[in-house]
Amino acid sequence: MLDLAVLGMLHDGPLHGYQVRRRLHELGFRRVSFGSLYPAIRRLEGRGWIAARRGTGRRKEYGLTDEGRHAFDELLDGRGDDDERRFRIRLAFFSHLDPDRRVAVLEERRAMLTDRLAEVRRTRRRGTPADRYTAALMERSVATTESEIAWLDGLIAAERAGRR
Amino acid sequence: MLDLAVLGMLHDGPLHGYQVRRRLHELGFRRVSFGSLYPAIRRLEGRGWIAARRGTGRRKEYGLTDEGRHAFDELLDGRGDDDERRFRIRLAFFSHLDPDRRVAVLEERRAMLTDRLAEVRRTRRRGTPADRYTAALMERSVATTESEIAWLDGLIAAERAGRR
DNA sequence: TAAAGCATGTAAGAGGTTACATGATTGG
DNA sequence: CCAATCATGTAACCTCTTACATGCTTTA
Repeated sequence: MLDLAVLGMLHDGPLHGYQVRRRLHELGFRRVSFGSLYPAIRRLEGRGWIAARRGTGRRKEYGLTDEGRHAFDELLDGRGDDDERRFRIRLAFFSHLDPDRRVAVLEERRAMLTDRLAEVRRTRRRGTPADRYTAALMERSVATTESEIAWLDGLIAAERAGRR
Repeated sequence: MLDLAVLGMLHDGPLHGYQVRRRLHELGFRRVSFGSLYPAIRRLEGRGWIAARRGTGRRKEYGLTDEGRHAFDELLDGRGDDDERRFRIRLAFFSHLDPDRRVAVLEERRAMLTDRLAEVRRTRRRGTPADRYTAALMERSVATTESEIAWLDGLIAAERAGRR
């Protein structure tokens, strides 16, 4: 969902649509197209979470309303969001989240990944013979998951160290 | 898209829907739900790519039609599919693809990743100050991309070695 | 002056998500 | 016998994709 991403982008000051997209791209969310961005902006505006005023030229600058700020906090804090995309968006705006919740979110994610690892290993032991390519796929899946866990451990440690 | 995944699963013999989902899960496509799978099956059936016959009990066994086999080949071969999900699905059925095309697909993917890397690095040099978390995100993005490139190099080498 | 990038938008359609609904079979 | 898992499906909703449409501004 773009909602959190757009709200987050506007959190530190108004931007126009094109700028929002550029920043998202720079942050690594490359697949955000205008065909999804502008309708998303319209949506958020409809809910009263953002408000437009005229910018220079044909630009429209959007800023967060108080309701939008509230919605942002809720979305950022929301529990049990699994998928990678969502997690990355949340992490991008982590500085706006309460430090205790940061650790909790990271640990939730970590737990999810260890569960996944355990499941993949169980599946492998049960032994689908698997051709060369599916084997490569599964090995890579294990490797990337392990690597993400290690990365999370680093972030969690930094978080704990920073909090002292 | 589930289409390729489902066709691929049926390529080596008929299965019923529930089995298709289980195998996809085992392969690491965990997010395939019945709410997307069954409509996908219906879709493929509507196009005449798969056909059902009664299996034991309430099961319906689906098999590829000749048209389905043809569609599968086309989808598997299809060029310029970028995203990770699609690529992983294709790789899962790589053994059904012509060896020359396999190398080509891997190299396309590799080129895409090196482009992405170059772009991320250009962006970083242009220097958005970036807070701690966005920095972590971008570093991780670079690291995973590099790691995928290395992995692809391994696959490409194996492919070339195998072809001799 | 032509191309590239800036800037905003709409429309159609595909596809996915979640929740709901049902019922059989198997194992502890 | 009860819970879990097998098994298939529908409906409402939401969101994204792709393609189209327009026109300004900067730069080579």
